[in-house]
Amino acid sequence: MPELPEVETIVRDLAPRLEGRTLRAPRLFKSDVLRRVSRRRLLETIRRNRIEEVSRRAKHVVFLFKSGHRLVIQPRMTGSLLVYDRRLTPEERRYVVLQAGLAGGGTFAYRDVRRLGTMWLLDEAAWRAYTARIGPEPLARDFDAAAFGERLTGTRQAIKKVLMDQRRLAGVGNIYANEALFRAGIDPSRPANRVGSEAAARLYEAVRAVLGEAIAAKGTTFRDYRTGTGRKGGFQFVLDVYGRGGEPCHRCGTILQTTHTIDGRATTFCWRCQAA
DNA sequence: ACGAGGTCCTGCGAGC
DNA sequence: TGCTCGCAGGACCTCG
Repeated sequence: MPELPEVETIVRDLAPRLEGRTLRAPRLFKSDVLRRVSRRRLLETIRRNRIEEVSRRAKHVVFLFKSGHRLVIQPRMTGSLLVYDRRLTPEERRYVVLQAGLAGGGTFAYRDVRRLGTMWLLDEAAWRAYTARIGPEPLARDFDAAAFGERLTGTRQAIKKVLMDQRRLAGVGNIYANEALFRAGIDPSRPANRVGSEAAARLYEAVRAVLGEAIAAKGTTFRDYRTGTGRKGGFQFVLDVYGRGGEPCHRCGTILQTTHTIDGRATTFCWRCQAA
């Protein structure tokens, strides 16, 4: 499930392979992923339109075209964006949503088994409105612990839900929210406004550290996630809590618990290390 | 402003 | 073996 580190990995693979190049004969196989754009306008806009830049915003991949339009793809659960230097195999062609040849050789494909992913085509003004609705990037240099505390502790919602709220903070999803809360030793269900400034500072550091380490490991592959070149990530091997319910805590040996009481999502934690 | 719950989508594993 | 059912979950929506 691509969160910030996975999308960052995808973008780092895609950017050198796509920037300065042109999509040839793009084909859209499923149109239910489109948001506020018709299939026809999408294809007409991106065809023979040079890709100037591939970047990441939160969990979204952003393709900036020479025309000034941006194609924004949110892979959500099962989406993958890939560049191949060969033809796709029949197995790889399954679940392809958008595919295009590259001028000069190669193929770009967006695959998405469940198609919970979305695609937007935005002009400059629409992009500004789009990005303004999303919270700050947690790894940005100018995003400090004070800004983090200010944005995240002003509500009595559970701190885990707040961490994952894209309007408050960009890019953190279920995996890294669980991991960061474990590292910071904070009960995921604790109301955000009852997380003290010391704990909030620990959480800020934990979020940045876990995201940075996950990027270095090229993301977490549980099932579907692949890098931009089709490889699996490596962070699944070092997770402390996510997916480890019923197993012993890496720090104290207590059996980790999983609940679904926070926003209906799987939350795994150590009641001893993350005591209220 | 907040919480709860529905919706989208398909594969997979459990249970009968 | 073959069926149904519930779950996975991020973002968005409505309702109370």
